[in-house]
Amino acid sequence: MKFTQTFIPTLKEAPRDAEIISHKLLFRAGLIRKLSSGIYSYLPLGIRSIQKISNIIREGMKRGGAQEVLLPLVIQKDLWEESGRWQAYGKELLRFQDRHEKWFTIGPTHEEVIVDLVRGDVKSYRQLPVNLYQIAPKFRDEIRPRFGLMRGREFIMKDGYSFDMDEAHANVTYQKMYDAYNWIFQQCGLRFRAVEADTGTIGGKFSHEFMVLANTGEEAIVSCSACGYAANVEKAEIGYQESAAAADSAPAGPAPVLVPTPGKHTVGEVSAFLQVPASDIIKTMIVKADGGFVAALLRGDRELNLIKLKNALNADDVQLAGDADCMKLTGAHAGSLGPVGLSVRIVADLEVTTMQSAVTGANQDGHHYTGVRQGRDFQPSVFADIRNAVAGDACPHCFKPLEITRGIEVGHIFKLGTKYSRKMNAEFLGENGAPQPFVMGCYGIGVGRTLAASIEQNNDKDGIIFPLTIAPYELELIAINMKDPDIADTAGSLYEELLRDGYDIIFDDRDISPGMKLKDADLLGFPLRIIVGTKFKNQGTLEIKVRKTGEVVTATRETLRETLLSLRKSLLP
RNA sequence: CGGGGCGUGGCUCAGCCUGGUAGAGCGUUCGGUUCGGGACCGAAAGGUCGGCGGUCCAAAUCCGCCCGCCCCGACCA
Repeated sequence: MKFTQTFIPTLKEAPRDAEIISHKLLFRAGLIRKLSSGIYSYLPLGIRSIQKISNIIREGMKRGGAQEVLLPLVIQKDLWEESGRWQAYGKELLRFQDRHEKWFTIGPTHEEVIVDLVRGDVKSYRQLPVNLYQIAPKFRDEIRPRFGLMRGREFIMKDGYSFDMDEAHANVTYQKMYDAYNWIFQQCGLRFRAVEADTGTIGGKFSHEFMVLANTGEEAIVSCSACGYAANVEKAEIGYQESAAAADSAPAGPAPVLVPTPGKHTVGEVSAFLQVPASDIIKTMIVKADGGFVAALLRGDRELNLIKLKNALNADDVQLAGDADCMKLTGAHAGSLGPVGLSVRIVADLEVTTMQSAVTGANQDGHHYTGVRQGRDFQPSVFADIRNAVAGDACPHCFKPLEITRGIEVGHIFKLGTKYSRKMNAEFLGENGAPQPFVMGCYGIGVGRTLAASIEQNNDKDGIIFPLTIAPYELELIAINMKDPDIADTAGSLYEELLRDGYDIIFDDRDISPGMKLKDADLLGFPLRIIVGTKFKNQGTLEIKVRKTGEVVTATRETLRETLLSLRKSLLP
C-alpha cells in the first residue's frame, strides 16, 4: 500500500479526552476515531490490526476444534425472557422497539441466541460436541465508558460457546479452549498470564482470565513465582499454615477502655490520633447479605474482598450497607463502628484472630475502644479469609511470598454448565435414551481490547511498537526525499519488488519533509523500516531499522532480502 | 445515578471574571526555498463561539433551560 493512497490521519497532539497511552496512540496514529461516548470508528490501520488479531483467533479456534458462525446483532425480547436475563441484566442491556413496538436488544453477549440455534438442530449425543464462535460487534451500555477501546460501549468481541454431553466432555473442551487461548495470545506477541478467576454466580471450579501484564491494568493479579499459582485478586486465596487460635491462650489484658476520638473516622485518622499502627485497629463493616446484615471484621490496613465474603457466607448477593443501615443497627455512623456489643452476626477475617489488644469503634459517634480482645469482648460466628491478598502474603499452595502485578483482562473462559440449557429447555437424547440438558462452556476475547492492551504494553515516548503478528503492516518503506529522482525511483521499484515477494508493506511516498516521515514512522510503530536516503545516494546502502530495539542494519539491494528475512524471523513470537 | 469540569476553525487552547472589532500555535490550500527527526519565507481559506430562550442599545462573555463530552465515586466503617 502506498501512503498517499490510503487514509492515515496522524496527529501531533492527542485530543483532550484521551487518558491512557493506548487511547492517545490509537488516536494519534489514526487507527480509531470517536463517534460518540464509547463508540469508535476503525480506520484503515485500525481495522487491519483488528483483522490480524481476528485471524490469529480463527486459527486458534480451528486448532481447538471450534467453528465460526455469525449471529444476529439484534435480538428479540422473548429469548431474553426465556433465560430470565431481560429482567436480570440491568441497564447495560440496550433495549429498543421496532415499528410494531416490539422490544429488542443489541446483544451484549449471545448465550440465548446460540442456545436457541443449537436446541433446534442438535438432538442426539452423537452430534456432540458442538463448539461455535463468532467475531462480531457487541453493545453494552456501560455506565461509564472510558479509556478508548479498553472499555467502550460498542466493541468487537470473539465469543464462543460449547455444548457437550456431560461434565467430563465439557472439561475436555474447556481444556482445549484454554490451550487455544494460550496459543492465541502468544501469537499476538503479548506478555500475558492465565489466572484463576472467580466464577461468579455460575459456579463450577473452572474459570480463567487471560491477563495482559501492564502497569496500567485495571485488574490486580496475585501470583507466586515459586509454584506458578496465579489468580485474580478477587479470587486469590491466602495461605495460612495453622489456624490461629493463639489469642485464646494468651493472658487476658485489661478490659476495653472507651476513648474519645472526635471527628476521627478513617483508620488513618484514628491511627494517627491514638498513635497506634493501623494493623492494631479492627475495622468493622456492615454488609447486607441476601437481605440480612452481618458485620465483617478486618485488620485496619486490609481491604475487604466482597466475593470471598459472599462465598464464606454462602450468600447470593452481598453488598456494603449504607450509612443509614449502619446507624440503625449500631447507633453510630460509619467510622465509629465496632464489634463490641453488636447484635448482628460477626464474620472475622482470619487475621483478626491474632489481634489481642485492638482498637475498634465504640458504636457511638466520636468514640473508640482500646484493648479490645476477640473471644472475650466479642465473639465472631464465622472465621474466614475475607480480605484481598497483598504482596508478601503466603501462597495458598507453597506458602512462599505472593507478588501482585497488574493486568488487562483480554480473555475469559468458563464453564456455564446447564444454566442456560435448563432455563431454555435445550436438551438432547443421551446414550441411555433419556433427554438431558447440554453442558455448556463460554469463551470470550475482547478483540479491540487486545489491540489496546498490546499498545499499552508495547510503546515508547515516540509511539506504538507493534508486535510483528498484529501490526497493520509489517514493513514500512521510506523514501527520504521524493523529489530526488534516484531515491524516488529506487524506492518505487523496491516497493514493487517487496510487494511481489509477498511482504506486508506500506510505502511512505508522500512528498513531505523527512522529519515528518520519520516521526510518523515511530508513531505508527511498524516493526521494520527500510529507509532510502542520502546513504543510498552516496554509498548505495539501505538502512533497516527495527522499531522495537532501535537497532539499525545496513544492507545493499543485493543483501536486502536476506537481511529482511532474518530480521523478520527474529521478531516472530 | 451522585459530585466536579469542559464545549470558541480539523487538533490543542487563549478570550468570559470586568458585555462593545473573534484570536494564537499546529494542520490545510497556493507560490517559492529546503530535504536524515514534525523545516523556512510569503500569501490565503476556514468559526451558527454546543443549542434554545432571556437580560441589555449591544452577549462567546451575564441569567435560565436543554444537549454533548470528560473526570471522580464500596475499600470511610
